[in-house]
Amino acid sequence: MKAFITSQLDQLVSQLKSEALLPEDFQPRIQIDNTKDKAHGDLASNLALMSAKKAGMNPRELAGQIVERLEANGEFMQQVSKMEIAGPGFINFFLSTSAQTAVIKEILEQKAAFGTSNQGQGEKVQVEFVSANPTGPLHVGHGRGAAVGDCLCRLLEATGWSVTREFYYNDAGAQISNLALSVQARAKGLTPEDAGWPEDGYRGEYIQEVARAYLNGETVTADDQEVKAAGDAEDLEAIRRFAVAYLRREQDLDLKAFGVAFDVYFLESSLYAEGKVEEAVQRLIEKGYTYEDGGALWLKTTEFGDDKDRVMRKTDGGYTYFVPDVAYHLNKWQRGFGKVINEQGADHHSTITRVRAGLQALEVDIPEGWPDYVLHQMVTVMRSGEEVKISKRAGSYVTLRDLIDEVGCDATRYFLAARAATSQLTFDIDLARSQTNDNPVYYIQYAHARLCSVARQAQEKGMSWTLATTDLDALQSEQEQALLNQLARFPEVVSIAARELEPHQIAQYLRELAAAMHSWYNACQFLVEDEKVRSARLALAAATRQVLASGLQLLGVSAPESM
RNA sequence: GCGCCUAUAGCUCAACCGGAUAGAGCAACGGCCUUCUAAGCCGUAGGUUGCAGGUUCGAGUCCUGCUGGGCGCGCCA
Repeated sequence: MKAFITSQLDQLVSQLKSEALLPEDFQPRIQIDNTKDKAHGDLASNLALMSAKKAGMNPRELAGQIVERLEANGEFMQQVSKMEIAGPGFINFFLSTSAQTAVIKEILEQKAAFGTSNQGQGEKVQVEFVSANPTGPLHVGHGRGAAVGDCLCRLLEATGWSVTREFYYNDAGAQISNLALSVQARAKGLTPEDAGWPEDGYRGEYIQEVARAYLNGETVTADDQEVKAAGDAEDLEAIRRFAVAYLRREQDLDLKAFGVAFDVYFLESSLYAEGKVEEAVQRLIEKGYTYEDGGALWLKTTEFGDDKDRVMRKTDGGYTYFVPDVAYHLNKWQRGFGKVINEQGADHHSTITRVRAGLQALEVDIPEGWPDYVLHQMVTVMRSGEEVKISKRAGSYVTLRDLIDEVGCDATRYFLAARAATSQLTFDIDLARSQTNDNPVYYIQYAHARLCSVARQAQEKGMSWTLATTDLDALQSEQEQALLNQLARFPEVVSIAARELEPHQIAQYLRELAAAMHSWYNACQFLVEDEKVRSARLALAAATRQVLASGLQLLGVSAPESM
């Protein structure tokens, strides 16, 4: 409906130009807003406000001219029951009942496809997220990355993109050596309190579990690789391979429990093994963006907006972490991803400038702002009004598994995705666990379950209906109109959330939709004697249930049929 | 010192690329279950959108400067 009014106003602007009321070269951005206040109608436009100056008349006067012309438009007036000029010059549109209820037909015909679009035109987009190193269990910050990243993917899929979910991990660097040493120490019976414990070794209890499994000769499978433990506490290389596989498997199990699956696991070590790091370095040298100083090789990142140049190759001959990162992103580009989104914790934001600088310095025609980044801020976990900082297994942090086990997958996903990624997040375990009206997850799911229950009972009582024979004009109550307006918003909300890369908008919308549904449920009886009213309400109920289910699907939260 | 994020009701957060009287939930208070799930609904109260300027017909939103909080600023990742 918004699109229809927009196109009509667009035509009208042309008409006003031909009447010389507006200058030929004026291109207003036609804006139709949902109203906040019902007294302002269903939709409103600021066209007159934006054009008044160009037209040389005051906004209300111009609005009058616009309304006059629209009223002469028969097709238009079938959809709009009345218009009002309000405030400084807004034009408020009151939709006809048939225009409002048209959305029900759309939803019931399109089903799960309602709200989807082809904005992405089937183009490839790669989303890299989580990308935790295999040195321990996933923590709550990774959980936020997983929830936000996966919802982003779902949004992009819903808007016509061809999405690849990718997980990149460092399986070779200094941290991994440290991991191997820690497991070895545990295998030899040392504890973090002992004198021989490695400096900066990983102290969590899980290290001991890895060591035990290694000594027992267990076999683990992760990322399609099968690793059998050698059981020899002296074989550090065998320990390293086993520990990485063991922890990768554990992370995969956590992600699976969280409903997140990846298409590609990319190993940092493969970039070295295939000479990709060396290739990138050579290219950077050839292009003249490097120099040697103090025994190290430097990249002139300052030529691309960095505040100082960065070391690429250390005096010990090893590369710093962002070099393989540049090689990795070159690889993404070469795989044909015109759009790449990296979802990561804001504590790593300093890498952005470096990676982009390295990519520009390669001079392979990568656009300047590529790739995109979505950064999420820190998560604080609260219980009983106090911050929770440790878990038994990991020691120094709260694990994702702790949250899933304690509050469930649905609530964890919702809470981690429902806030803008740019804001710090307080995860209140007590609230997420509560099965009361405090908890927005249950509030939304309950709305869905209630509608399912109504549909079941209608069927049991033989109250059948078909869309074709239902007169939707029977939906006249205030609550029904409000709900219809909410339903009509869904495609736009999905579109904006995908464009802005903001999954939390879906969570917000669902809450509002559920509120409109609960108000309606309390105000109106569905299974009434009057068949005309009953069928219309059952149709609206079916449409609402569909949109609630579609929205929850975008968040990766289940839509239960009963609670 | 520099960079990024942030500051909105007592608390947790929204506010659709600048729009009308800044909205929800929780907490507080008052109502609604012989009727489809009360995990619900209705109502009351709660605000100088951190501060000071600027741009605009119009600013929580954009710009400048301050102040407070978080995160970064390594030949760690």
